[in-house]
Order: sequence, then structure tokens, then C-alpha cells
Amino acid sequence: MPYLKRQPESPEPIDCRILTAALDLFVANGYHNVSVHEIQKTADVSIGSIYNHFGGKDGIAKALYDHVINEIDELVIDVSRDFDSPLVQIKEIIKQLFSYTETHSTIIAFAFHAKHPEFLHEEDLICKTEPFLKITDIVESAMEQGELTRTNTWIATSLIFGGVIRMIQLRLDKVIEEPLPEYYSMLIESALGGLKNHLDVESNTLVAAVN
Amino acid sequence: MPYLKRQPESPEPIDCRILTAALDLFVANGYHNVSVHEIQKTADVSIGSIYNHFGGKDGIAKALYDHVINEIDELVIDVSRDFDSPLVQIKEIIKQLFSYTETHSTIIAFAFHAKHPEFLHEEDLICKTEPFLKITDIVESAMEQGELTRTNTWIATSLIFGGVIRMIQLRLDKVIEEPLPEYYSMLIESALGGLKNHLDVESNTLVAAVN
DNA sequence: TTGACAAGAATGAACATTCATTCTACTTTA
DNA sequence: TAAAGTAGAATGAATGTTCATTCTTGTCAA
Repeated sequence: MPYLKRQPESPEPIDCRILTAALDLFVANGYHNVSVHEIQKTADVSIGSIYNHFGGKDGIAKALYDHVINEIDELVIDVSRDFDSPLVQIKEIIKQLFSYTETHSTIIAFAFHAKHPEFLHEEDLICKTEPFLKITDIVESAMEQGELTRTNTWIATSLIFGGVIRMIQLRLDKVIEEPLPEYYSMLIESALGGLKNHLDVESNTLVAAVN
Repeated sequence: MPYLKRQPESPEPIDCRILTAALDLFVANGYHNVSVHEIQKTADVSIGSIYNHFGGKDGIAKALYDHVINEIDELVIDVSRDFDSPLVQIKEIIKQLFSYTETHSTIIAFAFHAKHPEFLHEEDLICKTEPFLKITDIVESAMEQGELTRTNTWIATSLIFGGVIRMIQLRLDKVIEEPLPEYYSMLIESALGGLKNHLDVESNTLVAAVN
């Protein structure tokens, strides 16, 4: 069940089978295009089990959402623990998101779906959840410590992670055909070094050093 | 019916009433959470008219999609005609998108919904449509002409417009509480000047000049 | 001017289908 | 044996769609 880390046991317990099947189907077809019966068939369980474990279709979605938010949160927590510099933390988070996009695409796709309220009517917007608040904090620290130029927080996070999320989505939609990690260093250079005229590229030594 | 420009005539013809009602409802609740009966009530037309004009629920969605893509395309065409420098074109497009986000939020929201395939099964991904291909071309020209540092095209467009789209979405979700145009110049500075350490800000003269 | 007629747009009750959910019976486990 | 878990047929509410009918508009003959 922990998708991002650890190995799945076998035989997988019924609730994990349900969640995994639902995740795959939701990501492939969209929540509203998936029926409980499809989930039931894919997971090879009975309708009754689904209702026992999750209380219904939206129960599955909610459980998945919680689960996925948690996994992203752990990613951020781990990175925060392992690295001191906020700028390095940002880069490490991006690196891992790119990597997971290749190896665990469904979780990433579900997390960055961006229209959760269309089927999760009660839940917070994803950008108000723990991991994304933490990321905002990290960006603010980076600016406070002078690792990034001081600017408005929304702008800074939108620029850095807007670009990252966009690339992830393009990759998930198979618009980008190469694995994202190939783009990592180029992206970091451009995102943090700025898409500026090459006339002053040589003066931009610090960025290269941090990288 | 042309939402972005021109005035609506009155009394509005029936097909416009249907499209406008559908657009509002789709944006507010999501395609799958809106029934044809709701559209019918909101537009104050009969169910039959909807089927006469659009052939069904997905017909409405398709018509709306075509319409909205067209409006964005016209925006890009106008800007391309009125300005020579690709960099200035990019900035103008961003400026107008920010402005329309405030004045015509539903069209912008529908255009940047990003999950169209979940209800428009046949249509192109939005990033493969005319206006967005044009934007990619503009970004490439800007790099060719040395107005932007040469880098991978995906990275360049994702960084610039990923950030812009992210801010638009945050604004539409009311996460950002101030009108986007207030952020415009700050964003341009950061996006094109780069989020780099302020140590070398002084050397970055060209960016300020273009702005 | 008026009335008959035609064309087609609009109407909405009725229909058919989908699909989340319930419920009761059965199986396993402790 | 009791409790918990699983099974899947049956249910009915929700909702997309159809189509016979009504209304509107324009045309033309008397």
C-alpha cells in the first residue's frame, strides 16, 4: 500500500487491491468515468467488500487522496531532514518528483490532478495541504536566506513549481517523450538561473556553484 | 457569444443562452456534476432545444471547447500582428491572460481546465491546439533571436507559461486574493530575469530595459 | 387585408439506461 | 459458535435522450 517506498506484500490485502485498482482506473479514465463495478472487477473483489472497507465510491477517492498526500508529505519531510539549505531541498524535491513521475506515475498523476474538488467535495484544495504548505515555507526560507532573489511568495512558488508541475503533466500526457530526469539539470539551471539573455550568463556563477 | 470581445446582443439567441449557462455550470461544478436538466433550467430553454442545437451534452462541451480555443487563438493572433519582438509578444499574451482572468474568468477557467479528455473524448489535448502551438513557436523565436537564453523548448515554455498558468489557477481558486494584473510586472521581472541570487541583479540590465 | 398553409424551431413528458448502493446469504476465522 | 469478512443479485434514483406535439414565422392566394 505505501506506493512510493517499501515493497508490496503478497497476497495483497483486499483494501490495497481496491485502492490500487481504483488509482489506476481513476488516473486512466477520470473519477467520473469509472464505475464501482469496474473497480470491483479490476481489483477482483466483491461489491460488498468495497462498501465494507470504504463505504462507497467517494470513500475510495478520499482514502486515496489522504494516502497520496501523505506520501508526498513524507517525501518533503525526508528531504527537509536530509538537507540543510532550502535551495538544495527545493532541488531535491524536484529531482524526486521527476523520478517518481517515471516510476510511480499514477500516484503523481493523482496528486497533481488539480481538479480534486470535482469529485472530492469536502477536501482541501491540494495546494492547502501539508506538503504544499511546507514547500511554500521552504521557498520563503530560501528567499530569506538570500539563496533566491526576494520576490512575492506566490510568484516564486508558481514560477518554480508551476514549471515543474507543467513538465510533469506534459510527461504524463506523453507530450514530452523523454524521461523527466533527463531534463532535471537543464531545468534547474534555467529555473533558478533565470531565462535571461545570455549576455550576462557568465556573471551568474553562484547558481552553477550551488548546482 | 464571442465572450472575450464584442457585446452580446439582446435577446440572446437560444444557442448562446445554452452555451453560456453550460460554461458557467461546467466551470462552477465540473462537467460530470452538471446535468442536462440543470443546463436547461439555467438557460431557460427546453430540453429539446438543447438536443436540436447541440445533439447532446457532449455536443455542448465540444462546441464550448472549439469556441474557447478560438478565442484564445484570436488573442494570440492579435498580439502577433501588433508586436514584432517575440519577447514583447510573450509579455503581452501574459498581460492579457491575467486581465481576462479577472474579467472573463469562466472562459479562462474552461480553457485551462487541463483535464478536458475526461469529458471530451475525441478532442486534442489543449496543448496541441493552434494557439498553444503558436505560443511555443513564439518562445522558440525569442530564443533564436537571443531575447531569451537558449534552452530546451519544453523547459522554456513550461517555465514561463507553467508559472503563468499556475498563478491563473490559484487566482481562479481564490487562493490568490488580489487581481492578477497587480502581479504582472513583478512576475515578468522574475520569470524573465530569473529567480537568481541578488548578488548579480545589478548586472541584469537588459531585462529591465526590455520591460 | 385576411386566412390558409407550410417549414422548422421549441417544447417537455415519457423513456431507457446507467450506476451507486443495499441487503441477505454464504464463507472464513478465531 | 460467534463475529467478521465476502459475495453478488436486486434495487431505485439519477440522468441522458427521444419524439409526438405545439408554437412561431413567413409565404401566398383570395
